[in-house]
Amino acid sequence: MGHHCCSKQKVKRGLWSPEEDEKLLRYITANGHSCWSAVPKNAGLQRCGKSCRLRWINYLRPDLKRGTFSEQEERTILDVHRILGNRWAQIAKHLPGRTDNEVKNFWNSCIKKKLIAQGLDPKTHNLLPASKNLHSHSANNPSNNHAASQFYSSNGNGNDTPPFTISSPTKSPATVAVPPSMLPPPGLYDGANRGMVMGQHEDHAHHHAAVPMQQGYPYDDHNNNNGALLMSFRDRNSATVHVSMDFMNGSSNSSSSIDHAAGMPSAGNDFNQQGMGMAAFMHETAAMWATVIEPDGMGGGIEMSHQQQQQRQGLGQDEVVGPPAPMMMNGGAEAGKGVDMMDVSSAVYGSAGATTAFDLELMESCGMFYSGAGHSIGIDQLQWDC
DNA sequence: AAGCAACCCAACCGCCGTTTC
DNA sequence: TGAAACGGCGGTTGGGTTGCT
Repeated sequence: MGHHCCSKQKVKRGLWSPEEDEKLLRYITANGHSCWSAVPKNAGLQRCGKSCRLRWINYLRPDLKRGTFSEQEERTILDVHRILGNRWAQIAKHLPGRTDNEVKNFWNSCIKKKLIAQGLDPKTHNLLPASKNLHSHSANNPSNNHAASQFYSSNGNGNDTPPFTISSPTKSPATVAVPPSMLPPPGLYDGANRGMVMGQHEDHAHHHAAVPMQQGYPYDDHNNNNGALLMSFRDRNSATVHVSMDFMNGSSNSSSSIDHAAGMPSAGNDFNQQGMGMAAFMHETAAMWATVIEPDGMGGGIEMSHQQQQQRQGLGQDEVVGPPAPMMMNGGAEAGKGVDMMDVSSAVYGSAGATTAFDLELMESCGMFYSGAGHSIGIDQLQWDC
């Protein structure tokens, strides 16, 4: 049974012949494709419009990049997939010249197998149960999750430290290490949905729906601190907190001398640079963010703090940053139930079962994904052999 | 050389959201 | 306002290719 648009006409199926390609290419080049359903008729093809569209998008489009995926592209796919899952169209948007179909095929034929070979679940990027025992870590890194440990970097002293932490000042055990690539941009809070609305593009039509915070959300503290969430950036090579934000109050602080006009992170590999880039972005958007937070929205929203704030609050560095806690990329486990990992995507973005919805383009523009700089957290630890 | 299995990837299928009438 | 048309997406299929026995 074909698509309804095909059922009304006799259409050819299967592989496209060079002649058909020629016809379609010539027609689209000359006339464009304002209406796909009219394309086959006008181009003299015995195909349905949908088939023509697919052929054009996946094969004939002149800006397509053919050939094998580069290592950088692989890393980008992995990074974005780790956050979005099988949203191939979204992933493909980060790979110029690649189609969603191509990315999907590449994932299924190559990357997926690599992850499995690494003992990682390709869906969640977590360790597969059978592999967990093989990946236990030292006392310096309490994570027994290899995927999670990807985000710990050695500071050269044998101490692995998370490049970024989020913690609740009222629930110190719920400290989470979050890699920069996992961070949401400072977004807007939707008080009604008790979730985070990502993205501040001028194109508001592309705002994705807020992801509701689920009950049990570890930072959704209804009783204390309005569920405030401390977020601290620190250099991987020192314990210095470089960046801090207080979105509730629309303020932010940074210990760096970053030129805010520059805004985005440089192409360097150092988290410091990335962090500073984010700091600049947050700096510029924090006020806007704060202005839309409802008094009781999401328990008050996210608060990002820094050392001075911690000290003012009587919190020590360790209480806020704390020892690196294990992290789970996706798994759906509720916090506080004896699970040793925490689902970052759900904790930061909302329900574990919900699709993580946020504006990837914005994230990219913020430098959230910096695989373009030739470096990507965690992926370096995988062995890429194909 | 033949048979088989595994793999790759182009294309299809079915669903969903949006637009048009 | 509802139905149809359309565009887009993710999942799946099946034919061609490659590698192994």
